[in-house]
Amino acid sequence: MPLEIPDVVIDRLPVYVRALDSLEEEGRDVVNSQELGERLGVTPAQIRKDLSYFGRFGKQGRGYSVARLREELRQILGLTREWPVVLVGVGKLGRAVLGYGGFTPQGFRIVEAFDSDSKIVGTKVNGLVVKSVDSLPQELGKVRVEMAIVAVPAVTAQRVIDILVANGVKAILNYAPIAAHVPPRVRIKDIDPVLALQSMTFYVKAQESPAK
Amino acid sequence: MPLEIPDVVIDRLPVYVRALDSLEEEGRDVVNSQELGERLGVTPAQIRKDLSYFGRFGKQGRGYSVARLREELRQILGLTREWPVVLVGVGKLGRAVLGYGGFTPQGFRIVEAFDSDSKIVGTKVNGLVVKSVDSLPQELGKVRVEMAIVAVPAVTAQRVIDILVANGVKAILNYAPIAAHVPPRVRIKDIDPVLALQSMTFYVKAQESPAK
DNA sequence: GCTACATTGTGCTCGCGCGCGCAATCACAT
DNA sequence: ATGTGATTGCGCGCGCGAGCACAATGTAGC
Repeated sequence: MPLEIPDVVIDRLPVYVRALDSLEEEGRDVVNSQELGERLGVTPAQIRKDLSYFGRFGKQGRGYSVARLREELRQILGLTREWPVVLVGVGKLGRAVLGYGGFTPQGFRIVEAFDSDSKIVGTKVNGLVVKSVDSLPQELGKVRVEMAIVAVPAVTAQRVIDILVANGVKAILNYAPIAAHVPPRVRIKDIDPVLALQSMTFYVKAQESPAK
Repeated sequence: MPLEIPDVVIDRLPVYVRALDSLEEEGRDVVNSQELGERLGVTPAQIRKDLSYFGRFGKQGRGYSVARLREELRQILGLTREWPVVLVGVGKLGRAVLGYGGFTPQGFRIVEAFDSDSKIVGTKVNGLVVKSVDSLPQELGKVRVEMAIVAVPAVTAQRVIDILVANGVKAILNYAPIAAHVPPRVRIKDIDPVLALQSMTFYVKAQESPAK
């Protein structure tokens, strides 16, 4: 890898990929940074800068080949292969995650589901037999799974995450409302709709009480 | 308001509030920036800087009163009142949102649910009678609702968001996988688990194929 | 083949947020 | 009262990411 690439840049790449997906569906062959930027609410310079970290994919005077750039970015992100994922927590939230159809078409397949509740363990949810959290180490020893989704209550989340990390999981999508601690080599992203709402109220409130 | 407050600071405040909630449950009376920082993975200086935008809440040599700081921050964010929210999209995802119990205890009450599917409109979901999207303007005219949750498919999301914005909604929590366009006065936050996974694969992949 | 035009790739600057380091300040012991 | 120790509040510098502006370069027309 040439030089250090900022995290924010990596975060934007999937957004670009998705826009390119749309463009391809629309039958577009080429696109320039200007138009791509307008669609995504990003400056054209930003896009060109981001892409320049990885190579030279455009043609001066023309723009970028939609199909080519899309494939290139998918390669960079590692989206050309399928990623097995384990889910921990099969309560209300976990079931919603299992039922959500958005992961599979993007190459993320939930291959195992775990829960600590003995009433849930052994039952079949969305075609998967739920296994006990206690069997996590063994199961992760069998099949190499590097990504996990955590959908357990806040109190048990850190414990579950520790187990996952200890057993080779390198990336975690965390739905639990906690600030989890993980070693630096492990990536973690939080999904927290309540936090999102709670920060937006500040601005709504500010608009109501005009500049006191 | 004294001087301009960075968005990132506002985003962190709810996280502080949550940590203070925990501390209060644990029966703690005071906490210093050091400990708070360790819990949240944030530097103590960061916390003190953030708080200094709004006032002087700490006592030198002691730290912060848990209850006092919590209340102060909730006041700043506008979390002391209840916020009515409308939900648009009562498909699989929307139902999960309705069923999710995490909003209500934090003061966000979903007061109306809308959908465009005539098979869904009129049915009762989680105690709410689903109304037609066409009736959004009228309904938003009746009760003053400033926050909305969008859980419709990508293709209709921008249209729905335009309607919401045109009818006074000032903050949107968007589950649809699009980069929506809204006027600058409107806040929007995206919840997108797929994007989160897709950016993490980059790092997992990088760890596998060591350097080059 | 040569010219005109469009758009990329990138060196550079600017602004902003993060964290250091210390003076100010408060609690508490004596 | 006075001194000691701890922790805040904040001025300041640093580093990094965002965007500007232009040179480099490919395309298309004639």
